[in-house]
Amino acid sequence: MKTMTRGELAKECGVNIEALRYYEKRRLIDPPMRSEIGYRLYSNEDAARIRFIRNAQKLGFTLNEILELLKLRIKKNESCEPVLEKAQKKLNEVEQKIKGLKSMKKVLKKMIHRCEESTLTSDCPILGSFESGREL
Amino acid sequence: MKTMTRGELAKECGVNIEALRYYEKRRLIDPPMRSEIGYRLYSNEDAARIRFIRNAQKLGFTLNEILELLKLRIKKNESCEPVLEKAQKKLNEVEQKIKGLKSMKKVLKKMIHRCEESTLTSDCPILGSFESGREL
DNA sequence: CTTGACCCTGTACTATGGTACAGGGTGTAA
DNA sequence: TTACACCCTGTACCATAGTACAGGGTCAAG
Repeated sequence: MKTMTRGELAKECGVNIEALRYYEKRRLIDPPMRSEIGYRLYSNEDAARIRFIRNAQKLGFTLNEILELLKLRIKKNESCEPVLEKAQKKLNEVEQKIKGLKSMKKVLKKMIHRCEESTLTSDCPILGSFESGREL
Repeated sequence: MKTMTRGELAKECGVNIEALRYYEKRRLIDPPMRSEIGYRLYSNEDAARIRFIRNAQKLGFTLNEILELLKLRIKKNESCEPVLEKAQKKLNEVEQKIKGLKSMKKVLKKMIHRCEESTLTSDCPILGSFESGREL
C-alpha cells in the first residue's frame, strides 16, 4: 500500500500541514502508522477522509457534526437502529440545507436575469428583493 | 411603521441580544434608529436581515460572504455590471454547495436503505462507503 | 561534515463569531 | 419611592478551527 508523509498528504488535499495534526487530535482521522523514525504515514483512505472533512465544512457542518457523519457505519453483529436514526436525522439536515440553497439560487438567478434585461442606465428593480428574506 | 427594541428583535429572530450589537458592528445591519432616550428601534426589514444572516450561516457562508450577498443590489443610475458579476460568482458557489449536499444525501439514503433491508443480526454492508469520499 | 528539507513534540498565538459582565440610565407598577 | 425589567456603552471572555513557532531529530546532496 502506498503511503504519504504529512507534507505530501497536506499538499495533495490542499490543507495546511498543521491541520492534519489538529484533525488527528480531534479524532477525525485515526492516528496514522509511523515509520521507523516516527514519521506519520498516511494511506489513501486518510486522504479521502481529509477531503471529506473539507467538503463537509464548506457545506456548513462543524467538525463535531463531521465526526458524527464519519462514525455513521455499522459494525458486524451490532444493531442498525442507532445508526439508522442518526442517518435519518442527518438526511433531514441535508435536505433542509438543500432547500435553503435552492431559495438562494432562485433569488440570485432572478437578480441576474433582471440585471441582464435592463439597460445599463435604467435602474434595476431588485432593491429589496434579497434582504426581505421572504424567499428563504 | 412598527418598530422593535433590541430585546424584541432578538426574541423574534431567536438570536442572542448581544449578537445584534455584534452584527451592527460588523455592518451586517445598518445602525438602527434611536428612540428619544437612545434605545435602538428596529424595523421589520432589520428582522428579515437577521433571519437571512442566520439562514445563510447555516448554509456555510461566513459573515463576510453574507455581507457581500447583502450588498448585491443595484442603486439607481449605477451600472449593473459589478453586481452581475458577483451574483454570478455567488450563484456558482451556491450550485457547488447544492451538488455537494446532493452527493451526501445520496450516500445517506443508500445507507438508510441498506440498514432497513438487512435483518438486525446480519451485518450491514456499509463499512467503507462513506469515508471513502469517492462519492463527494 | 554541514546545509537544507523534511519530520517530531509541545505550546502559544490567531481569526471568527459571538457571549457575558460591569457600571450606569429609564420608565412602569406596586 | 423603590424595585424591576428593560436599555446603553465598553470591555473581557469564550469556543471553534486552525496556524505558527521553538527546540530538536533524520537523512541525502554537495
